[in-house]
Amino acid sequence: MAKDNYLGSELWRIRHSTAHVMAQAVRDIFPEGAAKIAIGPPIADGFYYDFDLPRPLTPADLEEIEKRMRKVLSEEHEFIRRELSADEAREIFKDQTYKQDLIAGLEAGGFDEYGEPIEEDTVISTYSHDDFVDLCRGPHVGSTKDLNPKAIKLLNVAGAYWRGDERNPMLQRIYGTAWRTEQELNKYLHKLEEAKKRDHRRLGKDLDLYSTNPDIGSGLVLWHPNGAYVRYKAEQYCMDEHLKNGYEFVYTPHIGKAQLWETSGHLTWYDEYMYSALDIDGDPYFLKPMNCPFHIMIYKNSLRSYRDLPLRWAEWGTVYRYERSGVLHGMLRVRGFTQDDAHIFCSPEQMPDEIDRVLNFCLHILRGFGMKEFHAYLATRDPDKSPGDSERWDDATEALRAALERAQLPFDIDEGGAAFYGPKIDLKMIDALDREWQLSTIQFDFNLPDRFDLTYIAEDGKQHRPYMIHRALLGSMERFMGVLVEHYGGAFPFWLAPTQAVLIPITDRNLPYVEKAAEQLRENGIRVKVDSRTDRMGAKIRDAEKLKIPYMLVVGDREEEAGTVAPRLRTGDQLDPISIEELLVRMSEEIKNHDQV
RNA sequence: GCCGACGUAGCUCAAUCGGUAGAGCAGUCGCUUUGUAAGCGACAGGUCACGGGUUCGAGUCCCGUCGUCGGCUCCA
Repeated sequence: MAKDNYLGSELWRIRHSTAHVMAQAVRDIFPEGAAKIAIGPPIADGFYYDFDLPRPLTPADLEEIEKRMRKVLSEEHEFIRRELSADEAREIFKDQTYKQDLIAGLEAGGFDEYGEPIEEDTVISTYSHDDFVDLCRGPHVGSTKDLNPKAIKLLNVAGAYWRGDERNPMLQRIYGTAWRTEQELNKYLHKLEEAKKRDHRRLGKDLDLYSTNPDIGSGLVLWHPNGAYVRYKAEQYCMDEHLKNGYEFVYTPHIGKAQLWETSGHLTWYDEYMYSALDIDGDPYFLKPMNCPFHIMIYKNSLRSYRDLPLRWAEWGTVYRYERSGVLHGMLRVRGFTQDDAHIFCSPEQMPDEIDRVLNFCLHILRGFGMKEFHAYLATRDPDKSPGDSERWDDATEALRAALERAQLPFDIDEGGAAFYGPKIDLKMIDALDREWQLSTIQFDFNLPDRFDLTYIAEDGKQHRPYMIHRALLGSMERFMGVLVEHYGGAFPFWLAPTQAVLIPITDRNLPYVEKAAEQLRENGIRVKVDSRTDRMGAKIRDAEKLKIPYMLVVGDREEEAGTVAPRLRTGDQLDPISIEELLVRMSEEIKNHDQV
């Protein structure tokens, strides 16, 4: 559902009202005044409400809360709106410290009843039902009769800081969902179950793609042969495309002296993500959190002419960043990862063309993986976290905006989300649970060329300052792999599949023929396995289906006599028996076209 | 990092009140020679995450560490 249509819609109001009923129930299971209520908005697919409570909530509490909610919903209570003065509101919520805070924001203006900044004028209002009153702008359903007791469910309890700020108290947040009908609720719960099956952490185990190990450390990924194969094919494709697109490759070390990171500004602006120094002969060295300073040093290695520009240097560069333990997530957020990084050095005049070129190249690469749906952001400056004069920031931001518009790519503004050295365009993909993960990034940089005093000799024979673009298209191989697994639900297209075909002999006497067929496929570059176990064919098919292998090639006496194999696709479709030669033609077409099935 | 939950065989899970750690799948071996999603049987597989404590006795209770999960930013 489009966001604009959701706000204030029937489902939105159902969830908003259900949140109020939940807050009422939570209040009632604690002694008078012990439960402090904070905020409880509707969200996509449900709602939450934050509470400050004298003790942690248990699963039994959730059941009790749900029970009390159903009781309220079995009665009829109107939702009644009332507008009131700040003083009246303060009196009604006199024991509710968080509401007092919100009332102050409403009274001063510029904040809504959730403490979020808004532009429109605020009117202080409450909604009440039964004996429960909440500071609220609405809208709500008419009465509790409009809420279906069979279509609500509380999902989980989580911690959340008051106003999202970690300096504030930690509240307890209850997430719930609410729908019109029991069927809708069940459909949604079923969708959550299905999403779990697509989770890359689940599939990473099932398909033996990767693991992590506590003895190695959190957020450090071990790529198993299957995962490594997919990565290899993905990298091979991307690298070839890079060469075609005018890039050159470089390789650089994993560590560099402190002075380098001082010059680059990383130790000033990025140190919270950097690991502590290594001591080498008394000099401090740091693991690289980014590749840029190294590429810059290659640039500085010679005198550069305008005739050399643009220089497009790419490196599959492995970086290490300290991420807080609680944010690590499978392959999607890790501490060591390999970016498909590149830096483009160009003249100011070349900049707009280069941005266009990168953006188009990026879309081309992503399409090669069947990715067409993503969310584009233009990330702007956070003045507290970035040096440089604001005029150049504005110019650079406008240059990126113009490129997005030329590419006719819809985008949102990510206010203050820029890198410390310049604004950027980010493309984010959606995971199995509808969470967004940033893959591609195209970053404008006028900062590092200054810091490192980069120059080129222009036509006028004088030294000029080049511009720099940082960009990663897949983002990192780790995160890309995670998103890719979820994108395909583990069923990689033929060109990427770690095992492309499994040969299934029906009886042992078919084994020599099968081995020969396998050899022929292998010689033609197909990744094939032979299932020579003494199990029945049905069992072998079942196992191959679980591994999502694109082709199962069944061989019995009939095929052997005819000199064919009987292909079964993982979709369950069976093809007519076909010779290896014909099969190879079909397969090479699929590889060439990156067929997505 | 913070709040909460969790950690038992390669995987998915069980073990009542604190009383000898169990199953299915996977694996190995044997039998079966099989026609499109699980043949039959046997065997093997464990420092109950790790460290400490309480107890006659700890997978179970307590403390710490490590790790994982949900959330904390987005999800309007």
